[in-house]
Amino acid sequence: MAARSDKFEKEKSIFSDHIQSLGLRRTNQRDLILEIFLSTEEHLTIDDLHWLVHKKDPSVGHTTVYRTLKLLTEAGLAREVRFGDNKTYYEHHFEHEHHDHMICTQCGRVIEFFSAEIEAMQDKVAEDHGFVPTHHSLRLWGLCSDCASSSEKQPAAPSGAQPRVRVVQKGHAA
Amino acid sequence: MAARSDKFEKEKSIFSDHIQSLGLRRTNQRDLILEIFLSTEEHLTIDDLHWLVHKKDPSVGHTTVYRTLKLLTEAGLAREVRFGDNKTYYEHHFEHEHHDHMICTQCGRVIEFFSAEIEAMQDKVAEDHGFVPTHHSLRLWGLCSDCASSSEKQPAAPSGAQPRVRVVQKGHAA
DNA sequence: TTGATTGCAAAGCATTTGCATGCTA
DNA sequence: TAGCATGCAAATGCTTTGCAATCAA
Repeated sequence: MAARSDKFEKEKSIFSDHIQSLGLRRTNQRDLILEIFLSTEEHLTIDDLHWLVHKKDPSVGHTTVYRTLKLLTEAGLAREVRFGDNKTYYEHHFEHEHHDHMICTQCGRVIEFFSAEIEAMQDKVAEDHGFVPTHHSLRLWGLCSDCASSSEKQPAAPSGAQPRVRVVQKGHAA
Repeated sequence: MAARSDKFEKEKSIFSDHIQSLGLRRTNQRDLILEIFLSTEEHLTIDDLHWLVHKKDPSVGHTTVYRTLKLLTEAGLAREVRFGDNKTYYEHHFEHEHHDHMICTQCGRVIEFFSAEIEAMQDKVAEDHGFVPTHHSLRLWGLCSDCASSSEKQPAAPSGAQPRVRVVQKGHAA
């Protein structure tokens, strides 16, 4: 717990520094949003986060959550990701290893993964084209192990579960 | 030229078949949109395509272009891709090898590439997680060779050129 | 003739912006 | 006190939908 608190404090001070270096101001709303963002481990949408913040302080508006998440992203504490359902998700970025995502199109589960080999290959391919990469995004869609094994038994998708991410299959877009 | 025409005919008949198999109907609008889509080689947005179609027949509406592109995608002739500027692009899909994209964040150039090694590693990583992939998306952002070499000489980006894709840097999202 | 197709206008969504009021520093 | 921050409402931008008129089969 101590380690976790330490990290929280570190992230909070990074946010403070970022705010101050831009000549901006600390506010209760920003502190609350950061606090709640840090206390989750999910991939959250603006709506998810607004809902959580709203429970603690109903006066906080949607707009402030949008604006604060932008600040957190700038400060390097959050990262925006998209899984193909036209929603922007936010995940922790500070001291999180870079990773990519597998998205289950049946149950919506998101699996983070990292492959040094793939990263190295990407750099090589880029270099072959004289391309200087700054960042990238790799996403795999398909069935997670649970959904893959259950669909072996019952080909028709169970209609009960509400997937977190419902990817409407349109080409390979996202 | 003959080869190209052959391919056109093949694609047109695939579209016809798709239309008919769904009990739908061929129309002048659909034929025109397909014709124009096939005669381009760019990554086109709906607006680009609507513009081109509109020049030939000003009566064709935006909505029909949207609906027809969906049909083309279903039929396997088009593929939707996103490069990070919140626009949906369409590219040819029929008899085009699967490929991924590098996007120059300065001039907007999009470079298609394919790496069998990366594909194989993706499958391996997925398998390691018991994940059964159906499709994927890999995008690299950065500077193309031209922009990389010119920015060596002049660090400040030349303000003249209008990039096709202006990626607003927000985390690694798209 | 039947029912799919079209284009317009309106509706949806997620996100951003204008602006008067409220608050940090 | 100055001017950044907030929250609401309104505006955006892209995409979809409702619907009456039109057209393919």
